[in-house]
Amino acid sequence: MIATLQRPAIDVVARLREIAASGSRSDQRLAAEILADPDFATHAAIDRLAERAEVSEPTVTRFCRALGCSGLRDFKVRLAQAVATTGRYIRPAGREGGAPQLIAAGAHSAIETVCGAIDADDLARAADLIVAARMVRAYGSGGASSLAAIELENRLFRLGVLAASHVDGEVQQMTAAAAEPGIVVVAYSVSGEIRSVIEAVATARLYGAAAIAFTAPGSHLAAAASLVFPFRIDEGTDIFRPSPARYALLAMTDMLAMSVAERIGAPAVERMRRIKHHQALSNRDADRLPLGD
Amino acid sequence: MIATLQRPAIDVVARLREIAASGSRSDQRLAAEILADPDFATHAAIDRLAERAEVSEPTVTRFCRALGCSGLRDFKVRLAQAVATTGRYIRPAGREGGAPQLIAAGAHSAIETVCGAIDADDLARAADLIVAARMVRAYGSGGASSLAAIELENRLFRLGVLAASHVDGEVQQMTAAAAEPGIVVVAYSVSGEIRSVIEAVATARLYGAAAIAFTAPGSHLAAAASLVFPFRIDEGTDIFRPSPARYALLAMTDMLAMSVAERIGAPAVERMRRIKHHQALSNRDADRLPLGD
DNA sequence: GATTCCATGTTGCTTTTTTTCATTATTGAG
DNA sequence: CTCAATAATGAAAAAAAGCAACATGGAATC
Repeated sequence: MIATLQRPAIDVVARLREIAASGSRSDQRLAAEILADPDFATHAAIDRLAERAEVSEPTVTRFCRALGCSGLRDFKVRLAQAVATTGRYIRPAGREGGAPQLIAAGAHSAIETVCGAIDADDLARAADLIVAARMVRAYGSGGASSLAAIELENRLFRLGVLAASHVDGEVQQMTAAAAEPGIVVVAYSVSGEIRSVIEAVATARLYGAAAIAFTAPGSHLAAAASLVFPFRIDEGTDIFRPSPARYALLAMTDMLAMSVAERIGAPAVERMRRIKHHQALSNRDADRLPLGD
Repeated sequence: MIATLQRPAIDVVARLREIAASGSRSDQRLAAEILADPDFATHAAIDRLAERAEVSEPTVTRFCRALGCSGLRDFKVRLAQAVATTGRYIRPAGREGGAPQLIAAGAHSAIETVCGAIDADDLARAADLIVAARMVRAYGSGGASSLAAIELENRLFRLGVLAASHVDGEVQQMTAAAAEPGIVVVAYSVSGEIRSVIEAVATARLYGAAAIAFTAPGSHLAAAASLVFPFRIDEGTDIFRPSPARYALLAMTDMLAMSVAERIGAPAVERMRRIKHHQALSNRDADRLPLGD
């Protein structure tokens, strides 16, 4: 059956609405039930659906055909896709309906932006610095940046790189003052204008440390660092909308950590295996789980 | 009819890639075939699929189970939804895709998965609980989960909700022992099997607190909580690939925080304006920047 | 070399879906 | 009003799809 390949674009939801308004008795009931609970419709077997709409099973099949689908299976897939793209709620369910879409869209574009624009050479250079470093200190303050700093520490220690994160401004300054050649500091800041981080980076460089920064181009932090990954994420004006910058910071941290891991190679694998092994002691199907929950 | 079958968010695409890289012989072939032509996979019957991948039919069923689906039907629906939303990110099937592509693809599908599958009613319920709470305590340990817990605290205090995060297992236990009605605990765990978090949740509930959990369906943590947002983002064995679970946790936290913000409304806006105002004192173009760097 | 375990296939059963055919509304011309 | 003609619907059986139980063979382990 080659017909599988021919999948004409059908807006099932539109057809459903049409039929709900002007179809035969059974078809109307079916359409209404499906629109009322599309999630159920995509999962339930034909007898459940028929029962719920108080029609017979063949009626359901005929109904699907009338919608332009090849049968119930095809209909379910189309409905699932419609629900997935249109949003879970086919019926408008208030302001909240769009929240997941908003968040997803912001996150997607932030991630695409940084993944697409990151400079591979700079990334390689940063990874080389970190692999060669005696120790890495990650600085970040303010929420998103501190999260990224903590994350970098988590990622690096698993690879056997000595790493610490400092989200406390005073501690940032103190550790920077104790820096020396061989230390690499990694600074995160969305604005690039967090005083403690800028000063910590400047101080650390003064004492011979290398400084990598993920921050806004042209900012003071960018000027203070020796290797900059510039990025700018549009925040938008909706104050309730969460900032997608966190996703960008996380993605960049992932890329850096992955580059470092590739350079370290086998020893890193062994170290992570060990971590996983200990995790497995207390959890049976640890294989399926990430390092570190 | 409350029999809304709990449909945990499962990142099928990430898992498919995982298996395509490091699964058993048959599973690899299946995953490869599906990734190569997901449209076919969503429509073909089990025998076609088995034939194409040169495996037996039960192998296909087992494969779907291994992916976290209840069976082939469930898998098809999930795949269809993934294709409908993240379609263009599915392609980088080969290992040759660079690190940025891998990371972006994993993040995209993780985010889509949780944004698409989260139960809006449960989300509303959780937000109501938090708005009404005297205090919120966020628990998470192990890296990804602790990040999410910290993030929730950051987000909630900006809205004027009293919130604290505890990533230290002992502190989790102690704060839980001091719980009482009016306290809402929010627990994060990818595995759902972190002892300190499970026990903290159980203890807190014992003393009358409500417990919301973002965790794996069927886990002990899920059993202990009063309101569960089930999700499964599988990690597999590709040790260098960063876990996309963090993106999923972050996205769910975003959704929860956004729902809370919408409920609080004007007072939250005023509070955030104040925070921004103070931020602006030290930073000229704060308008373009997110709250909290 | 024996044993255990794991992945996979074979067979047959259950569930789900569709077809076939009979029955019941519905409509409109006489 | 009545009687086809047609459309809509349902019951039952057939077909298809999916799945469980068990069997087998080969790799890992002792």
